[in-house]
Amino acid sequence: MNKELAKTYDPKGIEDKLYQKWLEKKYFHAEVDRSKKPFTIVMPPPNITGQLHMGHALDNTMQDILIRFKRMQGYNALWQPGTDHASIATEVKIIEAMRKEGLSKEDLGRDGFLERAWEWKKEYGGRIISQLKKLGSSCDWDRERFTMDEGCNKAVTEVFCKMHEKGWIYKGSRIINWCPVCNTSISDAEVEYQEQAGHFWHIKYPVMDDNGEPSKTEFLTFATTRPETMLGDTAVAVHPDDERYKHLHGKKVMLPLINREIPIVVDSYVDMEFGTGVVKITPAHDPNDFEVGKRHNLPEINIMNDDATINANGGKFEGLDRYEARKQIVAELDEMGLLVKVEDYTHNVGTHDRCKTTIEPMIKKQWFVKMDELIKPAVEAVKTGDIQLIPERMEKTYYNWTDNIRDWCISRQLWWGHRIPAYYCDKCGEYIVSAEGVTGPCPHCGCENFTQDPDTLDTWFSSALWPFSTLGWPEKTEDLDYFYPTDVLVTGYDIIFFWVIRMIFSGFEQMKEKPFKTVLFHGLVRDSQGRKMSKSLGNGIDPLEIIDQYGADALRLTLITGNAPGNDMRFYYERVENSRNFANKVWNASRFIMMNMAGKTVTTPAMEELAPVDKWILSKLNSLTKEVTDNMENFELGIAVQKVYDFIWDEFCDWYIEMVKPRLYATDDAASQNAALYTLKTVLLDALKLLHPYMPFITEEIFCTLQSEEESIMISKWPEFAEERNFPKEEQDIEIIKEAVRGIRNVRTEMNVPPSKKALVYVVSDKAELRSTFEEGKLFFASLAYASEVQVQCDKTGIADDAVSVVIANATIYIPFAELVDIKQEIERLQKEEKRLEGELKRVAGMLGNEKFISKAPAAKIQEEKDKQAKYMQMMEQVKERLAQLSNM
RNA sequence: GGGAUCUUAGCUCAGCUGGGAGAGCAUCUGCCUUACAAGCAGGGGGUCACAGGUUCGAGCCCUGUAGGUCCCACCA
Repeated sequence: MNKELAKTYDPKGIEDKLYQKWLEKKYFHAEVDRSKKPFTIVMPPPNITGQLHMGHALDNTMQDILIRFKRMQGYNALWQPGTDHASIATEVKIIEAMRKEGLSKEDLGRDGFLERAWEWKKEYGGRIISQLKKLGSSCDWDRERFTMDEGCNKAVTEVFCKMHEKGWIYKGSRIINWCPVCNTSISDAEVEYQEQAGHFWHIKYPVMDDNGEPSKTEFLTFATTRPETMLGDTAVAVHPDDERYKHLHGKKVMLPLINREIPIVVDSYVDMEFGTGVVKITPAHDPNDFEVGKRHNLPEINIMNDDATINANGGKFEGLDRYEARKQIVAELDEMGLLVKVEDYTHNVGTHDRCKTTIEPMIKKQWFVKMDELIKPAVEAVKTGDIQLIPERMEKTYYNWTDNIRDWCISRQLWWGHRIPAYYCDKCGEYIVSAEGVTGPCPHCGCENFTQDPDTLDTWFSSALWPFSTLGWPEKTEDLDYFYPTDVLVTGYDIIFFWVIRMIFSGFEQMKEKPFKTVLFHGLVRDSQGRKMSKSLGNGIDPLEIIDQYGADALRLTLITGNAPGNDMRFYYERVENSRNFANKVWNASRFIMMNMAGKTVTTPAMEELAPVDKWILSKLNSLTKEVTDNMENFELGIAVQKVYDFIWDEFCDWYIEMVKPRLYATDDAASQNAALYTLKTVLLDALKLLHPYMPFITEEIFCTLQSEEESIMISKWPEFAEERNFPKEEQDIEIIKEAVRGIRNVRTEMNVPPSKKALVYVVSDKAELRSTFEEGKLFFASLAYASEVQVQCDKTGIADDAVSVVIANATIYIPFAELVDIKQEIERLQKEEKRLEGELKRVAGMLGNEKFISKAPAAKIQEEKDKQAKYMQMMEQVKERLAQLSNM
């Protein structure tokens, strides 16, 4: 047929060609079809700024495997793709690009900036999509969505308005995390704590004496890591039970530099053990102080501008950067004799996860989502198992977050994103939240002019709605009714808080139903040294380069094997090479089959025409099918493909093909050859199907070359366990032969023994007994028996200059002399075997002699152990007998 | 401070409810045998971190110890 097939598999060209075919045939597309059960996955939308990295590759490979598997199983499989506007990440990138042109956001103005952002989206939004295609992702591209497209916008506005009406979205003046570089507030989840070396400044404030003057002798000493915030101090606090300061309750201290009298308050928040037991209170710039301030009705003095320079409230320090101000303030306090000492101190500093800038807690008016009620069904769903997290331990991480939930700050001072649908009356400042904008006069003052809130929403606000907004919500669509809730969410454990939880509570709140049944977590892909791949380290491996060099199939196989759900994995080129080698193995196996099928018509043979080896491999494949299906249904993707790999390489290629060769090459029995070819073809095709979700391209290429009845493997039927292909007897028989062949290969004999001299060769294994005599230059097998029932006769034996050949069950096995080893080793081996059998017999006796085991274990298990015992005892006898024989030689 | 997780062959890791220690790579030996040298046939290499406990039986369950990784909270 196709004799000119290359000796090595080259994925170049093939992959693109096949992907194009799949697209044209619309195999990826899913429509509502009530006659089929749906299976849905929504893709975690990659950022439009993004390049495909190994994380995406892993994430999407897993999804593609699941979706292809289910599609073949007959489900109506929908993989819903799309991209995320990624407000802050994108905005930062655009600003960066603009800076190179000497432009700032303000230069362009809001509209101009947004125009530019959309251009950006147009240019880069498609990039990652085309990269995903390279990977073989079988998403329904006709349904591609974007978190800022019309439908998603509608969903966002709808949710905002509904929740606002319910009182679960509110505007509040609260302390938030401010990033002075990105110029926006960020949520708690976006704060990343970093250990930093800093200082601990011990400072003292003079206590006000009875005359209302700062005392020259009495001071209150405390320590701080951020001395510049003293400008905003509105109190100092001590613990109510602290004997050291009881006499000062109700008194005041003088705030130096600012010359403001501030009270000494008592609050149990203060830890008496820590430092001096005195804390300066800066409600406007510290979350804890903020709480203290609320309890004591302290003023909140904001001392910073948005860019973290000191504002007018900082007096003469106005205009200085926070760190410059810190330096000057410390210096001045030192001059005034108020600096007690400076210590080195390492502490955790909150930074912005995007830009790593130290965040500044500030009081701002922001929009929040009230979480306490919202989170309840989300917790319940995981507790009851309505939503399953894989691996299970992720539940603890999940609860850790839900148990300590705080209100979610959703407003961002950015332009790229969903603008908050709140409109402020230009006259009275009251606001109206409305989906359609405002019409008519202000209900408070009658004014007609409104200005929309300039802020946009946290990017996760829209992604939280992704599982249903992509299916048409808030419209009541057929899609929603049919595909929702989705089946599996595949994602990294690193965004469990950002995204997974928020999708869950949003699903329950808006849809009254979970967004997905199962969450399958994967870990990070690290470099070969276990480091995170990052741009700054330059250790990132580009998946596209790997695909280019080794093929998408090889990359996919590499990513999915050898690691458990939720665990990080390391990326090794050696493993990709191995995957590529496997692809080549599959390629050559099919090349072998095609070469032998060339010019022949293969027909389905009658059952009795099938040789035992044929039945053996068919039966093996049959049980493989069941196991693999089970594994995949339990999301054990790596385990499943490992089994397919082992089957194809070890069983099919290394044993079956070798055993079948003599029939094809050395006989002219047409029926037997037909049976062999039929089996080769059948087994390969089914194995390819099992492999297809993992390695879609090579399997499709071979599938289409090997047969012409079906047009694509990806829409072919997933193999199922078939009783008529179950041949336990042949399975057992061939396992015996395999064992025997292995035994022959290990035949021990003295190489120096002249051919005329008699030498017994004897092999004992768990499954077979093999006796042979080396007599007059001929290797003769007396019998090859298993237990007492199965008799397998060797057909022929022969001896050449350098090897012995044996034909067993139509398979010729060559045993080079070089592989024959000497008798001493055989004795050693037998002694080892004897020891092992002793151990086994002891173990089995232990089990069978145990009352608990006998009473509790299933009958089959007990029988199995009894059989083993009998077998071991028999083997033991043989070993002993053989040892006796050998020692006489 | 709280929690999770890991410690298995030289390296990187699998090992599903406790019942005969595995893979890839590396290494050694012999083979270009007519599908495949990106291959074939074999070999070596592990008191499954340590110490106890439960059990007839523990890599797996319990307790403790040591070391590593990660997450959360955060004391000014």
